[in-house]
Amino acid sequence: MENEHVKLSQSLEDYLEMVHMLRLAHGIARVKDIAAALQVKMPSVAKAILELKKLGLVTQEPYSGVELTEAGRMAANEVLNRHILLKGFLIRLGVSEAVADKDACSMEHILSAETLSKIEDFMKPADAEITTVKKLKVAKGKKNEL
Amino acid sequence: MENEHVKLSQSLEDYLEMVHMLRLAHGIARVKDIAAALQVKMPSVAKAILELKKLGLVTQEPYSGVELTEAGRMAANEVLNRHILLKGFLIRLGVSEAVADKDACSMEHILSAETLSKIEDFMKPADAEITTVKKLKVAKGKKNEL
DNA sequence: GCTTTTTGTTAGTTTTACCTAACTATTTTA
DNA sequence: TAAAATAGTTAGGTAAAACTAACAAAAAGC
Repeated sequence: MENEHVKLSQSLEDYLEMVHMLRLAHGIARVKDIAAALQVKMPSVAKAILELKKLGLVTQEPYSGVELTEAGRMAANEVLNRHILLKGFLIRLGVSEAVADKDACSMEHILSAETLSKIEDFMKPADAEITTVKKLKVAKGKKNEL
Repeated sequence: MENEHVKLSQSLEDYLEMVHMLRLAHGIARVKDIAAALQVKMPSVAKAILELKKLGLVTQEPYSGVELTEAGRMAANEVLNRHILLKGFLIRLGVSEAVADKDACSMEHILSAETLSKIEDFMKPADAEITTVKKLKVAKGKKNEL
């Protein structure tokens, strides 16, 4: 029905992602809350939502918040997943949570697929690593016991 | 004499960095070459250079290329160092050189000081790491010798 | 149920960063 | 050295993304 893969601007990606996050967090995404969360004024949100409606990514019922279409949900999820990946990555590097969140927010729009994929690879052994560290500690302990 | 720490836009940082890179590579940074390298048209370069002149970061003698002032060189170096750091970082993650260069170019303008510093920490033990691995191997060897 | 408050939209402006078209100035070259 | 080619600038336009001010609609409170 709609354009499958319109490349959204950074700004529109941010609005779409925020709609998704607010709906996940509070069940509803109101213009006022989107504006507060993104630190812009309400008219900026209104304009952005209008664009997203044209692209078939959101619907909006008067005074009951913005909703995602199926296409919108998919697109929002992609962005959100990038955000989560990048934030986790930065935290792993030792960045504080607040800054990791902020920087992930900037990075999520600009990195190439290749870089994202390599970062995923880097994160993959995440839990495995902890296990490994534990194993090493256990191994050391045993040695001392001997 | 000039504003010490004017925060440059991403775009102006790019122009300034490119002037520096072209001067390092060819000794001269011409409007035409800056335009080609950044994939914009010459009038865009002219306008940007005008801004940088106002900020006291570059000077320009007719038909002999753009030059950096001392303040300009310092600012350009900061950006370039970020670029080099980030490119190396991405390559370390396994990203191809071309993509690492492109993504470093985007990242160099948006990351917070904290994140950059953590990435530096990550890169620091680069050579040291090899040494450490050697040390570990040596240590193991010694144990086996006992 | 009417008034006030809250929420949302519309209209118009600003800034940034790009563009094309047209012009000017310099350098090359015939 | 005059014409042609190259390099640079100026003027004016467009698009994105923000803003303020003014207006409209809905909810809440008395």
